Formats: sequence, C-alpha cells, structure tokens
Amino acid sequence: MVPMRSSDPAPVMTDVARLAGVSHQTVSRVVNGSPHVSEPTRAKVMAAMEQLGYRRNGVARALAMRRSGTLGVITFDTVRYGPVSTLYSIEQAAGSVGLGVSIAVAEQATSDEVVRALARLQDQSVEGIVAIAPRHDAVEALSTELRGLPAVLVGGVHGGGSGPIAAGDEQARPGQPAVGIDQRGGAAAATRHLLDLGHRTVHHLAGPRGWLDAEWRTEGWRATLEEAGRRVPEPVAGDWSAGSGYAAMRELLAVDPDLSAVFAANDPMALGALRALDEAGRRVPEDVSMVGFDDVPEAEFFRPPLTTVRQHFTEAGRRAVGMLLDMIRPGDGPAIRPGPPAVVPTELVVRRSTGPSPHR
Amino acid sequence: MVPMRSSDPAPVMTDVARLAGVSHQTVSRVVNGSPHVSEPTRAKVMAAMEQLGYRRNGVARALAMRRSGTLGVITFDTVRYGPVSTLYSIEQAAGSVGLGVSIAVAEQATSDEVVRALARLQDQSVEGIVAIAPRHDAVEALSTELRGLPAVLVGGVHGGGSGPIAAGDEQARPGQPAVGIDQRGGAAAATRHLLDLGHRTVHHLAGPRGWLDAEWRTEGWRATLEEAGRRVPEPVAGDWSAGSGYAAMRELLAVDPDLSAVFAANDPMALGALRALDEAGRRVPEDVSMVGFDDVPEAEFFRPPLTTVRQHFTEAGRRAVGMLLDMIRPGDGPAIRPGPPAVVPTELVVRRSTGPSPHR
DNA sequence: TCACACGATGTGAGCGCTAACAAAGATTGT
DNA sequence: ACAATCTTTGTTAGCGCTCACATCGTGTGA
Repeated sequence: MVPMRSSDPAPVMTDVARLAGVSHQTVSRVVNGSPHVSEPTRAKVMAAMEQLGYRRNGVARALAMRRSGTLGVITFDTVRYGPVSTLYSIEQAAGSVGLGVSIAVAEQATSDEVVRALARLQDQSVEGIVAIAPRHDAVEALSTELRGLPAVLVGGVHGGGSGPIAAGDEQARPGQPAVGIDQRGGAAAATRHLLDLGHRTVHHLAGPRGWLDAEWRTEGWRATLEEAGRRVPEPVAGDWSAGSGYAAMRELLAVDPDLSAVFAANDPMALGALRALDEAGRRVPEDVSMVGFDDVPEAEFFRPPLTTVRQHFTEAGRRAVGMLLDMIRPGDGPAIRPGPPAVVPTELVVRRSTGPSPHR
Repeated sequence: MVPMRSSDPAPVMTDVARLAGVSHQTVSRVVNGSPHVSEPTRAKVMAAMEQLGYRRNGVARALAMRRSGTLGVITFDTVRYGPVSTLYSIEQAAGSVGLGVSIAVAEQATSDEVVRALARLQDQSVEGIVAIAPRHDAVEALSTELRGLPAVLVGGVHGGGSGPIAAGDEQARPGQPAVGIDQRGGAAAATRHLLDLGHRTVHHLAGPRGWLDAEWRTEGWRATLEEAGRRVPEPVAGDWSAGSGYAAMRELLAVDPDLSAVFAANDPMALGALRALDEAGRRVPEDVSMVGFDDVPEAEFFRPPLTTVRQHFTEAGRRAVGMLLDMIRPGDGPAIRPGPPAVVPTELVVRRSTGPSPHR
C-alpha cells in the first residue's frame, strides 16, 4: 500500500535538523510556529520535514511539556442516544482545540467499574476527565478517587448547575463541576403540556433508580403535578430500555386502567409503552397521550410520531470541554468558552402522540 | 473534595525509591512485577508507593518503551447502533489487555475528514488503528495515509475476509486487514426467508451508496434473487435514517404498488418504511412483509415486532483488537486471539413483521 | 565609534521512565 | 576453600522533545 517499511524508524527532530542544516531547536521552533525564525530557514526546515515525512512525536512532547494533551471520557456500556451524542460532541470540541480524547467504558454504572475505568484513563495520563450521564454511586466513587484530577460531569444536572452546585439540592456532587441539560425543566414542560391538554393527571414511566437524569425528570414531573394540585400517581421505574417501558406500561395499566396521559423517562421506554398500549387496545392519542424524552432520530417515525423533549447533547458536550479547559489551562484565551449558564435548556417537540383528554 | 492540592507535583519513581531506600530501578522492577526482587524489598517499595500515592507516569513509560499502549479508533459522527456497539467492544477488548483507546470521530465519512481524524490519532502516537464501518473513499484515503501504521477495518466485510482479502472481490482494500460481519450472508438469509414465505420477489431499501456494508447487503440480496431466478427490482437507496426509509418506501410503493416483501438495509430504515406502509393502508405482515438489519434493541418493540438480521458487533470488535494486537505485538502470547475466521456470522431473528405472501 | 537592543540561532539540561550492563552478595559444586 | 553461578541491586545512558539560557550578528542612537 504505502511504500514505506514500517521497520525503518520514524524520523525525529534531529534528523530533520541535520538535513536542513540547523539545530533541533530551530526545527522545534518551526514545528511550533515560533515567530523567531527567518523565512529562509523556515522554508529549509519545512522542506526537510516534507522530504522525511516527519511527524512530531506526541509522547516525547507530552513528557517534556508535562501535559499529555488528552482528555479522558468515562461513559457506560450503553448505546443510548444521549450518551453517545455527548461523547461525539466532546470529541469534536476537544479536537477543535487540539486535545485528544481517550475513552473508558464502564460495563456497569457502578462504583467499581467507574473506578476501574478511571484508573485506565489515569494510566494514560489524561489531563482531565469528563464523566457522562452518571449515577449517584458512580459520581460518589469518582470524586473520592480523582485525587486532584480535574473532572466535569455532563448530562445529569438539573436547572441551575454551573460550576460548583449550590448546596441544599440533592444532586450531583456538591462542589463537583458539572454541565448539564435541564432535565427538570424538560420534564416540567412535558407534564405541563399534558395538563394543558386537559388531562387530570399524568402518569410516569420513570428511569432507573440512582441515575441522576432519571431522578431529575421524575422530580420535574412531580413538582409540576404538585404545583397544579393534581394527584401524583405512583411512578413505575424501568431501565431505559424499550422492554422495560413495555413492562412498566402494562403495570401502570393494571393499576390504573383509566389513565389518559403518560410521561416516559426516555424515548425507547415510550416506544415500548406505545406497544403495550396498542396491545391493550388503547389508541394513542385518542385514549392515551404519551410524551417521551430525548428526541431520538427515530421518534418522528414511531406510531404515532412521538411528542418528546429534545435535548441538545452537542451543546452540553461542548460546554463540558470548555469548562474542563478552563480548569486545566486557566486563562488560555477564549477557545470554546461557554456562555454563562452551564445548563442547557430543553425543547418540547409536539408531534402526534399527545391530544386532548378523553375525560372531558 | 479530595484533600490534595493538585498543585504539589505528583510523586515520581525517584521519590518512591528515596523513601524506600532503594534505587529507582528497583521501584521500576516492583511496578512491572519483575521476579528478581526480594520479598522484603518488594514490601518496602509497595509501602512507599502506597504512602506517596504513587502512580506510574504513562507518558514517560511510553517514551522509554517506544510504545504508547494506545489504540486509535476512527468512527463516524453517527449514533447508529452498530458502530457504537463496536466501539464499546473495542474499548473492552483493548482494556482487557492493558491498552488504552483514543477516538477520533469524523464528521463525515469522507476522505478529508477521515484523514484529519487519522492525523489527530497519530499526534497521540497510537500504535494501531481500528476504523469502524468505513466507506469506500474513506478506506482509500486511510490506506494511503497510514504510512506503515497498522490498521484494521471492522464492520464492512462480507463473507470470507480474514487477513488480507482475496483479490477479485470488489471490496475493502485489497491487502488491508479487515474483520467483519457477514453482511452478504445476512442479506441472503433475509431474502431467502422472504422467498421461502412464498413472496415472488423482494424489494430492497438500500443503504447509502459508497458504504461497504450497504453494498454488501445489496449484493447478498441481489445474488439470492438471481440464484432463485426471480426478478430483481430496482433498489431505492436511503441514508440509514428512519426518514430516508420512509421516503424510500413511498417511492417503492409508487413504482410498484403490488410489492409484498421488503428488505431494508437497517432497522431504522425499516421503521420509517413501516410507517410509510401504515400511511398507505398496507398491513404488515398481512399485505407486506418487512425485514430489517442490525437487530437494534428497539426492534422487538416496533409495530409489528421486526424480523431482522442480528449482528454480533461485540465479537467483531474483539476480533479486530485481536488482529491488531497480532500486528503490533507479534507473538505476544494468546491474549485475545480470535478463532480462525475473522468474519462473524449473522443470525436471522424472525419476529412478526414477516408472513406468507398474499399473492398465493 | 561604541553601547545597547533585539532578532535569529545554538547549547545543555532534564521531563520520568526502561533497557542494558555492572557490581555486589549468596549459593553451589568439587 | 575457591571458582563458577545465580540472585539481587545499582549505575548509566538514552527515548524525542521543550525550556532556559548563551551566543552571535545586525541595526539603532548618541
């Protein structure tokens, strides 16, 4: 393929220097774009680099500069839309400022697994950590294990979480920087939408216990119901999967056959619920209205097209990297620099799975 | 959180050595589990490491050993199930043999983007590359840019592709190691299933032009039809998304209102197609049968539950890492070592979206 | 004309580790 | 008892780069 035996060692700075007739330091200056190099010299060096196919050795550079230029991302073994989108946007943002991204995926979101993932990243000398969509225990484990390594959480923050989070809220890690999506606000919007449509109350297919996002969604739902003075039905928890949504919906139906509005913790669960409803002979939205969360690309093609809460994962990823950058390269110019609030708003996307209550 | 100012420099080997009253080399031996250290010495060193909270500096190690211990993965900005699962399984496999994983996501699967992603990884001195689900042009670009860096493609290989691929097949990169999933076989199985059900022919919602997986699926479908002596209807291409499946299905319906069996290039496209069918008043599977590809976790909850072709992405990822390991650490003991064939079989999962032809 | 500044370049040291060899001490055989 | 051997430990020299500083030249102002 390539006319190069991978056996002959890659050229190093000294090789380039020798060929160009300068010192290795001058080559370094050229490589790093120093202004103190004369034009002819720069040209000679460039030519030599070109001829040799020189690439700077990142490891040596990292050692000398005492910074690896890599961020670590901890994520979970889940192909869920949110975490994945966030991961990609983190990589984009990091890449745009010249940082690499190493990942460690924890098989479970348990403390143990998270700690092991963290260790893997630390072995690679990452400069900072972004942890995606954490659970309570994982966050806990993370912060005790961090030992001064800068880290930011992303994905599991409710309204109001820029920088150290105000005390008194049962969330994230007091003091642990976090950027997140307004889970609570999104859940509230979904619930309010349903209430506005005339439904007497809204049932909830909750996400798994212990997941920050899940809990804030539940919280937003509950608060809205309480504010409106409505009955708060017992939520049934799932595990984010369509299957669990299906099971949970059946359970809900058994307990309360008269329900008319359901808020699911995410879109796959809504999909499962839709199927359960169909099997039970309930029409959506005529008999039951359904709202999801995430706005996965497929949501528009569910039957019926799903009303859901869109999250801007990309923005969240960008801000997380910006925040981390502020921690590891303080005062390094405006690279990404997020706007003031580190909490990204959500957006209710109304499609055809919601309609007026049949009870009026 | 953690009672450690990140300002005081991390302890290094010499610090441990001094505290333990030995030479830094002895510390190195302990860290690397050398057998030539006496038990009391080892204990002293361990204690010193513990006390200081020592962690080996991976960068320095990488420089000295001339190997970074990191693999690079190139993937695309797509939250599709397959690529994501593969990515995770690669990380697992790499982690299990002590390798780190850096990722670079190309915004598009174009040569330009792939080359830039590759450059980002090379700057991190990765020891090898795994490229996920490539397109033709991307593979092309990759192999010219690789300059001796070991690389393996994963995800886009039809039956028969262990190691350098036999010439004569229009696929991957002649000579480019690849591990993949038996796309052609899976497509053939799907098509045959439909034919066995009595359908006269099978229409195809194809994946995007230029994607290896898409082309092999189309090929498998076409070959099966031809073998059976059936008419081969013109496929309509989509872009893997549900929206494109919807549009393509409508187009197919306009051209050939009598169709009774459809093979979609992936599950999201099948989902979109299902919706188009529903809007057109066709029942599935009574009027039209549908088969997808991938077996995404949600497929079981489509309406009706989707018959589809399951891919074992995890296995593919594992094998890719094993293969790469063979290239960068030849004869390094049986770490992952895949079994002989580097092509992972698929599995037809029959659910309720397929049924007997209405035309007989 | 000389002092001073400044731009362009080179020199040396060192980042934290591993590899290769050297130097002790312990053990063995004869 | 002495050489031969093995085990345990230390010493030295890099890996390829950047940083801090030294050096050389050229231009400027008095």
